[in-house]
Amino acid sequence: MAAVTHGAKKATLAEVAAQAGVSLATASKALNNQPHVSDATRKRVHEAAEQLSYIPNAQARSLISGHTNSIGVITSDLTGRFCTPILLGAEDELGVTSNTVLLCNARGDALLERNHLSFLLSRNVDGLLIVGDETTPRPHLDTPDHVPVVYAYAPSADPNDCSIACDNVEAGAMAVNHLISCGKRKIAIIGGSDTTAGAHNLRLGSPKASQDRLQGAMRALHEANLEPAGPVRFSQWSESWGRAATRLLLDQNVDFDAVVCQSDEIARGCMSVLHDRGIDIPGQVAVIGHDNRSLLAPDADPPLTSIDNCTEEIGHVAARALLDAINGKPHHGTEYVSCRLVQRDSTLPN
Amino acid sequence: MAAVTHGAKKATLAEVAAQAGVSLATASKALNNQPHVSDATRKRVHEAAEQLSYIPNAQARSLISGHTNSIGVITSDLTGRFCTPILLGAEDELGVTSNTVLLCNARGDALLERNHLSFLLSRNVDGLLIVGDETTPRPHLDTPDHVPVVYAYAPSADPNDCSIACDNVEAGAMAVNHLISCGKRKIAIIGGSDTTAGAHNLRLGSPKASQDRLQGAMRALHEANLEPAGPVRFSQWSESWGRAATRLLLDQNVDFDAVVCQSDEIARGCMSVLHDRGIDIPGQVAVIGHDNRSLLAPDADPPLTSIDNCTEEIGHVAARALLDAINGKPHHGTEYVSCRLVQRDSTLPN
DNA sequence: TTGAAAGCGCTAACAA
DNA sequence: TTGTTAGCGCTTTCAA
Repeated sequence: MAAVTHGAKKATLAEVAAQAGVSLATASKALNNQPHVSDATRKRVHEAAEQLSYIPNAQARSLISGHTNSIGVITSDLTGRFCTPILLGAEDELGVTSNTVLLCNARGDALLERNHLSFLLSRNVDGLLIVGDETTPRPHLDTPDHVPVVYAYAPSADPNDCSIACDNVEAGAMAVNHLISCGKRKIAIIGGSDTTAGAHNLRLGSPKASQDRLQGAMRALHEANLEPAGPVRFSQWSESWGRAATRLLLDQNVDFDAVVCQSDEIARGCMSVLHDRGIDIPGQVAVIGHDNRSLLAPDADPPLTSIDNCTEEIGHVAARALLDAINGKPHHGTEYVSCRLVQRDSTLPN
Repeated sequence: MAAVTHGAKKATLAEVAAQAGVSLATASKALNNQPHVSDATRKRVHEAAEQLSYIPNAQARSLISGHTNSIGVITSDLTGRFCTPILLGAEDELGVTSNTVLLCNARGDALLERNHLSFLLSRNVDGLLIVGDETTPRPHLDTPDHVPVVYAYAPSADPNDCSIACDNVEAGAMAVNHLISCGKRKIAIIGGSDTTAGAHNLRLGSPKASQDRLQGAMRALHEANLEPAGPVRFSQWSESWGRAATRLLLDQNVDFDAVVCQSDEIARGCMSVLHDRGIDIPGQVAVIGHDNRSLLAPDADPPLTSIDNCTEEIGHVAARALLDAINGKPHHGTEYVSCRLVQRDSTLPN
């Protein structure tokens, strides 16, 4: 509250004690609001601390307590696309218990990852959050038993680990069900990446996500006794693929009144081609995307309905799971966080 | 290298020393590769450490050394748009000296910012990186003299502080000069936000950026004895504003053969309207954007030329400046990092 | 209610 | 070359 003028160097507890005319032990108790200190003394110590802009030394404290009130985050997400919201959610959750976050970027390099790990362990983090950038399970990370680990977004391949992931199968089903509820029956699907090799880079994204979303979409279609309109094609997550795939549908005279695009990029490409051909959205063809990317969906023309994977919520849940584990109640297995439909004008009911 | 099986709990140096049959001091020297230790002993100690999966305790070390090899980052960037690349660049730079990054999100709240500050100070960070989310100068942060601070992206209002920012004036000039070099002479400008009140939120962005980019653009135009085609209007950084502004230009019969859009969002909106009206890009009208956002520029139709503000480079430079300050060579004042033209098909020369 | 002393894990003088 | 000792800043018995 008070406008603290920061002095030249840090004051120690010993200096505060001296200034207040008490012993080290008493000063410690007074500042930590422990009992068995007279009100007068407590007041004097607090004043002395204020005067000297005393800041307790966290290193010394955790040397004694054995914990650091901090967690380590290792991410392989260069773009920050998943990492940022997850971190935001995690910080939200951890903030309550005064936790800090130590960030390390492994850039997808396993060796670098191990280096970062040692680094964080030497700093005695109370827990570890491993944030991946795709939904394909990643290898288990070998860590000491006494530090809990939670995997976020990219789950661990080891079912005994605790992982928090998004539910792309549900997302796929949700997209289709929404279109059906809008009165559409002839639903085309434009897939994302389908590279089965490991050669998927950032722009291509994860084939697992496209398969999961497809699976959910097919399930929902079948439950409604429907089949997708036209063939489902995969290539990339990009706008240009969205344009190309839409042209294919149109030029091959596929009869469709809605399109599920497996990403917002694809959806934008799709919309621009429909626009070119004078097809009304959503009247003639409704379009729905995935990921609800703020740069692409809300301000499209018309605004694009999209399925939000709730990455921030993943951060919340993961942080809560980590806190639980730190407090002796570890979770096991993969927990899926539900996605959310964000309806906009590209899928208005007929 | 070796496949370490992490044991139940952490081994201490004392245990390593015992296992190797040497004293604490010798074990310390051996592991820290200090001289005055026989090769045989050194070997034995290293083996013992390996066996026990010994991980040195950073707290204990920094209690002695006085520094932590870690820097604190306070950001107000919720989206991670600037924060992520800056962090990436900074980590690149710091990695060499084995630095960690402690991340705190202040969400633009001054009180929260002070809390985070105390937190980081109690952790004895060696330096502080303050990452803002707009180019408008931010208030100086009152910190102890002994911990160096560098402001990134949003510079400090105090000229004595060290700030690393992007050069939006240069960016504006660069856009115009590029269009001129493409043979365009009738250049329209669509501005971003111009809210003079403090009411600019995330989507609106900073009016300072739009003014700076305008200033640079006007300078470049004047140097070529040109005036902007039509009026320069400001409203938002959004696609819909790009569409609206372009329609205005067209409907008011402004004669233009190029458009500088102060953001890629605006540029995309502009392009879609030009497209609708059957105007060829770049043949009839060239379009250039700002920010080079990977989601918007490279895969547009045609791919959008844009000015990249090089945020990752800002992170590099900021980290270097911080390292310098930590090593006793503080920088002062605001250093501007140059932006970069990324040419794509939306501005091919005639 | 207060204070003296031990010790968290480690490094760095200094002594042997 | 090796070991002993003091102490980094703090908390925590335990005794006064």
